[in-house]
Amino acid sequence: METPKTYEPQQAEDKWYQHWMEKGYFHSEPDEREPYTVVIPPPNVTGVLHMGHMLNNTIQDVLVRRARMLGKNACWVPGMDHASIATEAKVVNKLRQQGIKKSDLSRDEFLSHAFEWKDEHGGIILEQLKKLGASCDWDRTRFTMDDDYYESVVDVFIDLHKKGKIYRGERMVNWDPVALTALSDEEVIHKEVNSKLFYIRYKIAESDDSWLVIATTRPETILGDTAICINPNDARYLNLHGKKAIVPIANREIPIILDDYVDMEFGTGCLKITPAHDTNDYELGNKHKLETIDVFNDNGTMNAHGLHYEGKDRFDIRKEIEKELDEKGYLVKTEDHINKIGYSERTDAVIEPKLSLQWFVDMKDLAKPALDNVANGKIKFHPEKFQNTYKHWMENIKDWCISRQLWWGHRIPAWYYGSGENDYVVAKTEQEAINLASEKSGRTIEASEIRQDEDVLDTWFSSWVWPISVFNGLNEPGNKDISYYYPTNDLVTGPDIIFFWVARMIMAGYEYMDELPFSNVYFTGIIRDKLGRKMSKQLGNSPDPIELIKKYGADGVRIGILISSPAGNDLPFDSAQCEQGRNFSNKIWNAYRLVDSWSVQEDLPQPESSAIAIKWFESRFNQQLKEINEMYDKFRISDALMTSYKLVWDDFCSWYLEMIKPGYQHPIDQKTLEATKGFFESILKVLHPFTPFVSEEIWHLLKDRGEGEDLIVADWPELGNIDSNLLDEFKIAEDVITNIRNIRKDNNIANKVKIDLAVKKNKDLNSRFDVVIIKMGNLAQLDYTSEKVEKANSFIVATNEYFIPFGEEIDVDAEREKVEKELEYAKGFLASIQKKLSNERFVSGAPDNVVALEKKKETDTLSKIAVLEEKLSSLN
RNA sequence: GGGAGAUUAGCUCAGUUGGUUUAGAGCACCUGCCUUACAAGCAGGGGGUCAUAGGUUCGAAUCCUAUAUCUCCCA
Repeated sequence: METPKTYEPQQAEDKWYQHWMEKGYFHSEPDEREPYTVVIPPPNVTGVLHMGHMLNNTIQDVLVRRARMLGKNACWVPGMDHASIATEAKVVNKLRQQGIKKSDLSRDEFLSHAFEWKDEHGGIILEQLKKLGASCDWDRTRFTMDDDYYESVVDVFIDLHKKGKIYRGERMVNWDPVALTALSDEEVIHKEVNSKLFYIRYKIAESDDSWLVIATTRPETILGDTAICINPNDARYLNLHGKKAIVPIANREIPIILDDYVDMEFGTGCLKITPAHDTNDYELGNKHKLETIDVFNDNGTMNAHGLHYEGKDRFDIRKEIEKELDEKGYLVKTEDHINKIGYSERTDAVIEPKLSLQWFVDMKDLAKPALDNVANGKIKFHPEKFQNTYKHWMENIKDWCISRQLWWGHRIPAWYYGSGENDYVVAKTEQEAINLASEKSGRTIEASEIRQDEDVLDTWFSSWVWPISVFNGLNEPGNKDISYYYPTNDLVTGPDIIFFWVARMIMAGYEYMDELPFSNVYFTGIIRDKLGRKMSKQLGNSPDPIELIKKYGADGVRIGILISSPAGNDLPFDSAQCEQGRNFSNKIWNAYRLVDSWSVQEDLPQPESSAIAIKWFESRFNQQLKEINEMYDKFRISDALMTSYKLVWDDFCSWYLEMIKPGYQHPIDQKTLEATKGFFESILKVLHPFTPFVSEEIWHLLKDRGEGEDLIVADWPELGNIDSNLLDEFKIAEDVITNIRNIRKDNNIANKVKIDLAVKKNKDLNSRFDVVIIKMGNLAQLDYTSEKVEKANSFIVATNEYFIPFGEEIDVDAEREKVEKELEYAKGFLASIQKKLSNERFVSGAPDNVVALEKKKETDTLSKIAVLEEKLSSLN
């Protein structure tokens, strides 16, 4: 069968993925080898693959595949996150479409709908990852609500509660009036919005017609006002000290209090205090022992405190109350104003600060080791700059609100047996709760008297133990897996979850394993479209990764996404990059086709040019391999790819293969073919982490392979010798060849026409690449001469003069122009060197080697100028 | 408001403790080639006063100080 001219990915991809799976290469069991462990950032169980996942998982796969080839026992644990609020929102939505209201369902009924949904949509993303080539250990797939995982999360709650690190209390929390749940600070997104500043006047109590004016962005909350606050140093308002004011519409009397918290510059300097609906007001309220009036229901409508606005939505009220205040003469004026408003990460609802009874984790002690071990470099961030962000957050850490008024998730193991604030116990089972409750209350508590907390835990409270619980490290401490795989090695994730997840995993790691959870964190950037916009469903600018894979092949897409994505930088994605990736797959494919087309003639001697080409490529390969290894060590993945790309395209294909390529339909000698196949193998190894499919395919086409001789488990190339003299000499040869090609082009000499080259040596150079120059330049002969050659095109490389005799007249003017340009540059260059060298302080101050180098540059440039000038005069 | 980072070719980025650099790469662009591995290709080429202004230094893309613009984080 003829080898197709272009690489066809689909068939090879399915074939090899299946083969790898059958062979169990992705599966890992503890053994005597060094482990290399990565845990996947678990995608939402009902999510679908998007470009961010592609980037993230491609990087993980590259790291894992290389580690496997380095002989480590690579284990990449996949899994899914139950994503409590996101999934619950989806299920609620779907039920609504079916005409079912969540409030009409019991908890169990709702959960059975949710699990149904999970079974239907869950895991799609994992199937999609397989298309990408992800070499995850699928036998170890975990879900954060698997029974044993669930248990470990509950245990952590119980344990932290026992240690006094989890407490229940009424605090100001971020309330999502759409999802009807509290959120953590991290789930709130602050956005700048254009709003209005309302200036409203309050009558001063027991005065005839004295007023004060406050400025607020939220006039609807005046019904919850319990004080007016002014700065004690504000000279304008000394007359207000000790007075009271009357809240418009509500006609309640409230005190005027003094606190230097008030910014005299902002608004009017009079601040209305609504402790129930603003965090700062809440603190002031506590400080001054103010009454708290909550005017809102959980869904953002007004309650009875809202008087005639009861039942209406908070944003509708804002408009209505503006009108009423205006009509009644309270509204002084309005101004345009830009302020920041918090939105729910999940529902995009405007967050309502709300006083609420919730569960919290006290973070202070947990943060300590997590902060120290990043600061001291035990855990490294790539790029490093995220250390600063991390440090700043950790040093100002606040307690974590972990209870959510949802059903989908890990139910809080707290049990209530009375109406008192402390009439509860924390226990794993109902029976245990009964026993504990009886003990605590000093009476016998019946099962019918206790009820479990209705709330579930924040999703991140389950994912912070991910690197531990995927190996059952909490349920079965010290088991074989956890002892072997933990701590894991590298974590690859987005910077957007540095606090949600990364920081908390580090805390959990030290709390429960007394050990870091991973040594390196690689932060990817955010994928944007080519105009720099975030990818979103609304904009429709988010390509379907599976479609891309169909179009360009998985290898092509992997390259497309990695080729310009340094760690931590946003990546403007353009499918043209996948095209580049596809072209690269095809390039390798065609290199194979060429090598495959050669037939060996046993008694054929090895051409000299091939022998030197082989020597050169060996050095060149090792030189590049060294760089690639170093780049991996520094987590510079896209640089490692680029170096590999150029090694293959430029060094191997454009130079090496052209140097050893026999004439059309001519045979090749045994030695050269063997060396070439050896190089090809080394190259496939280097490529395999990036392009697993096409490399495995060619690996098998190149040679017959026995059982288990698959590239995925081949050894990463050993670093060999680098002969830098040889590499330098080749550079000169390369330069000569380029010059010959230029002359051919300028004079329209076809490549197949053989030409002569004469060399006038002004400096002794090793001539072992002459044979290569002859072959690549398609020379009839290469002669050395002591005289300059008339009627010839000429050029200079490394101060030697090269002549290509040409029968007819050459274009003197064009030639002169070229030489003049070159001369001008050389003179400028010389001037910059001589400026340095004539500076006494440079010569005495700079290190010797730097001075010597400048002197060498000067000598070389001088002789080059001499040659050019001579050439120029001969043209005149 | 506080903090962090960035600004190098049309785009995306390198440029290692200041000195092999009057600055490199990939893509894009331009020119010429369908030359028997590849037109998804080959060969060649153009393009940057390193954001701006000062300063330190024998020497600055690199260090310092301001300014401008942008991004992110926190409140």
